[in-house]
Amino acid sequence: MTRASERALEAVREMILRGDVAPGLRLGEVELAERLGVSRTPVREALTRLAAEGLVEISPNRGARVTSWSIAELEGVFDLRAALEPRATARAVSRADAADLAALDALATEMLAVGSPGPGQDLDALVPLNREFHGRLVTLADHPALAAALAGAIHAPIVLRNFHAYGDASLLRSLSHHAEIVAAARAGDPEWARAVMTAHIHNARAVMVRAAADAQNEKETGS
Amino acid sequence: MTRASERALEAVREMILRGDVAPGLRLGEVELAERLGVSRTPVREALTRLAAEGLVEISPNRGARVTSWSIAELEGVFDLRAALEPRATARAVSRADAADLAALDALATEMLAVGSPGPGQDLDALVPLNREFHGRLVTLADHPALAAALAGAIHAPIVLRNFHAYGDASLLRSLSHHAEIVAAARAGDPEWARAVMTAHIHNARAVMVRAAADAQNEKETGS
DNA sequence: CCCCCCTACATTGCACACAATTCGAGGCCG
DNA sequence: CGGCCTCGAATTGTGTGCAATGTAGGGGGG
Repeated sequence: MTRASERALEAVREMILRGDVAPGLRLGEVELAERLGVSRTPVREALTRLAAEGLVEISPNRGARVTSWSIAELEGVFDLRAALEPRATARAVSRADAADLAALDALATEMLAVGSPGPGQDLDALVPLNREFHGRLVTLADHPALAAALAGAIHAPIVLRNFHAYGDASLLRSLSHHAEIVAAARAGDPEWARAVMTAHIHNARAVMVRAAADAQNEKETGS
Repeated sequence: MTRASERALEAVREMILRGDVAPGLRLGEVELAERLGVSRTPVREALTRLAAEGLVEISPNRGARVTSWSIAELEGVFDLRAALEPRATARAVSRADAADLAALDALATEMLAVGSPGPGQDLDALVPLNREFHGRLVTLADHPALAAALAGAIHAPIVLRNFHAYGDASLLRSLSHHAEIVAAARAGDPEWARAVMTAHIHNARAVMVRAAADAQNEKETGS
């Protein structure tokens, strides 16, 4: 049986990323422990690590809450991704071997298949594929500090779910970008890949900031 | 009494940053617990958080070790700082008010006082001042994602101690940079500050990479 | 003689029990 | 009737014991 703290970490992270628990909500230690069938100890460790990742915030003696993001902070995340991910992508492209290219190609192709509008479109299936694609690029860049910086900043929450926020046009752009990055990698052209990734992040930024603003307006109007 | 886990965190972090424990060395839970007068529980939490910061590495069932850095990884850290800190500095400069300027000025001035060659030079006193200076700039930038990225990547270990690695010339350059950044801030000129910070990081990079290479050569020769 | 396995020890991982702190509710006083 | 205080329940922080895992040393087999 795999480590209980690992399972707890994955389970809670998945809960947050899938949106099962809303931002700002309390995460009680006993509740999580019972739900996962472990004691509070591994749950506490998982929460500590998630706090370091930025997915939750812990106040002393007051427990853990899912992190919530202002629009300004969300824009900051994309600023940072725009600064770092193209750099990582360029490095990754110049280091990828045939097996890496095949794996990236498979991911991009599958994302196009399940993400294209029409019957069979499954926006939720895109989430893990997208994570895998970007994760592989970062790993391929072989730059631990950069990987740590991205991990420390992206905080995937709103960012990595919510493909539902994309309209058809921007979603297709996004999926095409992945394929184009693979093409650039095959061509061994880091600058091409860098440019596409830059566009990719800016496209995502436009979608996400718009979605966040809409959500906020809706909430203010509703109340 | 302040939280035991906080004390443990600070104590262990300080131990590592001050170089009291060499990189690669094991950090036994019981040993630390006895040394700090607490039980293993807060020590474990401290180690978990330090692992998230990157100061230690934890292998399952095999304990925690102080992270050690290859020269390539060290260069990666400075690449990242060169990409992010100038950006943060520019933002900070355009947001600083009179009180911030005074505080930065005081820090820069004091660093010049205690760091200048001659009697009274105290390289170790520079360490906390330097941390404070850079930390204030990052805070002033008011950009949580960027702050998280830097925190996640810098991992201060070798970087933040070791002012001893600087020669007189590069040390004076470094101290002057701080003062010049304050001047740029007073002038309300973000681009000026950005440029100086860029130079500042590159200067530090040259010193640190050189020092790391020397240390490695020395070790290889000696063995 | 070298390699593999097997046993004993040390250390970490987890669960549980207790102490300390926080937040809310009810009552008391002004 | 409103505000403050006190008491209580719930939750987090810490200590300790036990089980599981990794490691080192010695003995047996090839």
